[in-house]
Amino acid sequence: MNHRTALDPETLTPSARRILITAAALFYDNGIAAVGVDRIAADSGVTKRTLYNRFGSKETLVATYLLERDRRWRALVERRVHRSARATERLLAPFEALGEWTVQHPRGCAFVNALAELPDPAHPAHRVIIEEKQWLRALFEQAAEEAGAERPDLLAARLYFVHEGALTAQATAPDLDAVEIATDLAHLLVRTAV
Amino acid sequence: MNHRTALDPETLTPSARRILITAAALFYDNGIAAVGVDRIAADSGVTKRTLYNRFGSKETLVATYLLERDRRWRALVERRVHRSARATERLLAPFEALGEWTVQHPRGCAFVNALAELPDPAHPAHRVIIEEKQWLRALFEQAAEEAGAERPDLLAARLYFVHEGALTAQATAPDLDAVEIATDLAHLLVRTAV
DNA sequence: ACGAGGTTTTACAGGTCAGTATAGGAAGGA
DNA sequence: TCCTTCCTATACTGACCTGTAAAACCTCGT
Repeated sequence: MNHRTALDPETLTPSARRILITAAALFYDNGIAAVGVDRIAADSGVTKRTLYNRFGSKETLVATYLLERDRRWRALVERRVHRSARATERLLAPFEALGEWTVQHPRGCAFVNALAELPDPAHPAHRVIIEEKQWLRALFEQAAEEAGAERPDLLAARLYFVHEGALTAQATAPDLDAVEIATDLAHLLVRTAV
Repeated sequence: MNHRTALDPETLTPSARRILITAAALFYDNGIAAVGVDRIAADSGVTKRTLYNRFGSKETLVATYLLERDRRWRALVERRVHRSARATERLLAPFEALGEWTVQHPRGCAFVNALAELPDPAHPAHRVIIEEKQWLRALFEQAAEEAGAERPDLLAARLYFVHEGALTAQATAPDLDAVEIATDLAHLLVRTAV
């Protein structure tokens, strides 16, 4: 029952769902290595046996936690993307979504934070993290093309940096209104590039 | 001998210096919680007793590791700042320094990574991290004022985001030439704002 | 009625964690 | 000579770590 990849967060038993919700909060708030499986099981109101029956290993639980975060974030952004008629609006969708997102996630990017603790590329969470970042960059780049930017890859990279910087700044510079400043800057960059 | 703050990295005994160098590499490469004091002592060629005689606790060793990183980074940036006659050059100094820095530090920002593992504000490393970020923002803001920007605080925040984003992207998007793109973008922002 | 899947309970293995105890060796200045 | 500082060596504590063992209970679909 030792999994090498993340589980599908959609098809979990009720207990597994509770475990995942509990683990997500604990991992994000305290760091991954700092949280033991005993604590996760206890806080979920579940025995450790159940945790291992459902997830097989802590590695898999971590990967599933990040995959779940990824799904939620993508859904939030894509809802706004599909609502936007103009490509320039789609370029700004991740920044608009950031406003909702950071309210519940003030400790910076869960993926960046996790990567800091998981240097091993063989860890099943690794690919989840890398793919999340690739997805965001690809979204920027496609919208940049559709908006008619001269250098879509360059505009995408710029927006990506601003986005990541604002997300990180939530944790390191809480006195800034990072989302507002970043969104405003994104507008400027889009205007300049198209 | 239990310290509540970081030690001064300048005034260490030879063994303590070796410990700090070893610990810095291990912490940055593997994460802080993942590295035990036994390993640090063994890799430094030192007994655990010596480690505790010099640093008093792992907390203090971690804080001293980050303070040392902070000193080196500030020295690198300030050398370029003092070499720059124009304020617009000083605004770009951190981006120029990034080129040298990231060669040896490809896993993103050591302070952001550490903060991901250290949520407790009472941890002695916490203030080191926050002050490093405040210092960078203050440097941007002062140079922005001297350059005659209309909104120095806004320009500083923008450059800060781009800087943090590029540093993070080293770890999450290694295919990008993050330093070049960020430096180029910084030039653009400075031109736009002054 | 029966079986299967999900879960509970208690206990344990084997290892690693941060930190301490105790005792002594080596060098250098007063 | 004596004292202090730095360091070595070995062993230990008590807690916590991930993961497993074995047996039984509950619920639900068929």
